[in-house]
Order: sequence, then C-alpha cells, then structure tokens
Amino acid sequence: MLTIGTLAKKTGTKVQTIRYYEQIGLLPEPGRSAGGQRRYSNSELDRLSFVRHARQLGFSLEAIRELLDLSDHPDKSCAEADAIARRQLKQVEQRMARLEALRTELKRMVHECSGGHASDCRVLEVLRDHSECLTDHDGIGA
Amino acid sequence: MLTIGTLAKKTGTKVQTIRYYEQIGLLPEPGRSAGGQRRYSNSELDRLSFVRHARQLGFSLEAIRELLDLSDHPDKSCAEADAIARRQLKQVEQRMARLEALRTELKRMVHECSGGHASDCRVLEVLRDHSECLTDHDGIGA
DNA sequence: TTACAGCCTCTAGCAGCTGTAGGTTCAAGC
DNA sequence: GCTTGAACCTACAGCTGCTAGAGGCTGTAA
Repeated sequence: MLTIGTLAKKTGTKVQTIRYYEQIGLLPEPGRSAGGQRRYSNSELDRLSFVRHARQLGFSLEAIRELLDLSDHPDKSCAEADAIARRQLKQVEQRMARLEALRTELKRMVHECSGGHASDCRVLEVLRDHSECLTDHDGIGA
Repeated sequence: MLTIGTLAKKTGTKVQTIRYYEQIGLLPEPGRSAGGQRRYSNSELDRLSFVRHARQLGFSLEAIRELLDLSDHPDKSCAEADAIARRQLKQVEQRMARLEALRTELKRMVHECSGGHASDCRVLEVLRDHSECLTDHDGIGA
C-alpha cells in the first residue's frame, strides 16, 4: 500500500495533481487509513502511470478518459483507441507545422538585430508590421 | 475614431479580448463617446496590432508587456528585446523537439494497431507501458 | 419614434493544474 | 509512552488567455 506521496514520486506527479485527478473522476476514490489518509494499491499505480504517459504524449484529459474506458472494457473495438491516437497525431503534426513557421520568423528577427537602441530594433519593427513577415504564422502559442 | 467592434474586425480580435487587454493594462483606457462607449484612435489600432502579432508569434502577454514598454521608450537598449525574442525562439525549438518525439511515438502506435478488440490494442498497450517507448517525450501538451 | 445592432458591466467558465491556509495523522527516535 | 516533524487532510483561490452569458443601455437609419 502506497501513500499519496510515494505514488506521486513513483509516477512523477504532484500530490495535488493526483487529488485533482480523483476529483474529476479520472482516478477512483482510493482506500483510506484509519486516520483518513489515502492508500493506493498497484492497480492505481498502473492507472496513474497510464494517465501520465498519455498526458506526456499530449492527450487531453477527455481523450484519456475515453482511453481508460476502452482499457477498462477489453471487449470493445480497438478502432476507437486508434481513432483517438490518429486524431492526436494529426494535431501534433499541425502544431509542428505552425511552430516551424514561427521559428523561421523568430530566427530572422533575432538575426537582424544589430544591437543599439530600441528605436531601431528589428525585433520591435517586425512586430509592429506584419507585412514584413515572410511566413504565414497564425498559431497562437502553437 | 473607431468603435470597439470596428477595431476588433480590423485586428482580427474578439471584442471581449480587447476589453480584457484593457483590463489587464496591456492597452490604455480609450476615450469614450458621450454615452460611454469606447472610441479608439489609430495609435490604439497600432498598439493592438503589435500585441496580436506578437501573440501570433507565441509571445506571452508578460513578454508582450515588456516589448511594449521597450517600444514606448526608444532610448532603452535593444538588447532586452533581443533577449526576449531569443528566449521565445528557444522555447519554440524546445517545443518542436518534444513534438517530434511525440510524433514518432504516435506514428508507431498507429502503425502497430491491427484492429480487433481493445484487449490486444497496441495503442493502449503502449500507453500502459512507458518502457516500450523508443523516444524521450517529457512534454505535456507540448 | 421605433427597431435593432452594437455597445456596456459584471460574473462565471474553460483546461490542467498549482499554491496556500489551517488543521490532523503517521512513524521514528528517545 | 511521548515528542517531533514530515507528510497528510480539506477547502478554496489563483494561474494563462481568453470566451460566453445575463441583463441592460446607446447609436443610427428608416
């Protein structure tokens, strides 16, 4: 039986985050010690590892909820899990494309900066005038 | 003089967002009509365009605040703006590297799925066991 | 003058956590 | 058995960067 702190360390999760996952129903309510502290078994360790891994792969909590559901019901078709992964892959590729454009533009800005005063700073200049951009970059925080 | 709606259209921003930017002090309080509606001049249009462009390039609102401050004080050194842009570039490159790893992993997951039941779904299997991963991928939502 | 689009403020909500306050429990060492 | 202090508990506020809705007022054209 693991305490929440131990579980946190083992999975690289913050304690608060584990409680949060429980709160939103991603993890089941665990057993408790006589004094009311959470106690976890290996099955919960597995489940949390699954969640963390999926998060690292960029899946949203909603997608993870679906994946967990599939994992809990092995009789269901695999097609759904596949679709989720494909959707995710598409998103990742879109994000990469947008970041590529941003990178080009930022590199150019930085390269052209020659030091000196802000009044003739290329960085600020480019930001002021989008038409100076060579690329389409429409992704915010992409 | 522009109404907030016109300004929104010209800059591709939502009306709510403009009011939000004003609220957090990114845009100055504009003049008002007799009836209390916001009225904008060209200088505010420029400022908002600057903000939107920087957002498109992925700068955080905090970074934009600094950039605007530099832009407002042309005597200051350009080095700061340069540093902010470099920081941004670095972030973008880090995100790209992580996305690249995710993409590889997702591709592999999708490739290996053969249809059938969830019980032998590779997607779920890979998520269950991080050790099956070929890459380091430590970015969440990256 | 009457419609009605567009504006106003205020508040709450989204994802996905993270941090804080104020209090309780557990386990080790004496 | 007792003390200490780290780890736990709940509850709630806050973060980024918006977005949506309620309920009401303004501006303009017919």
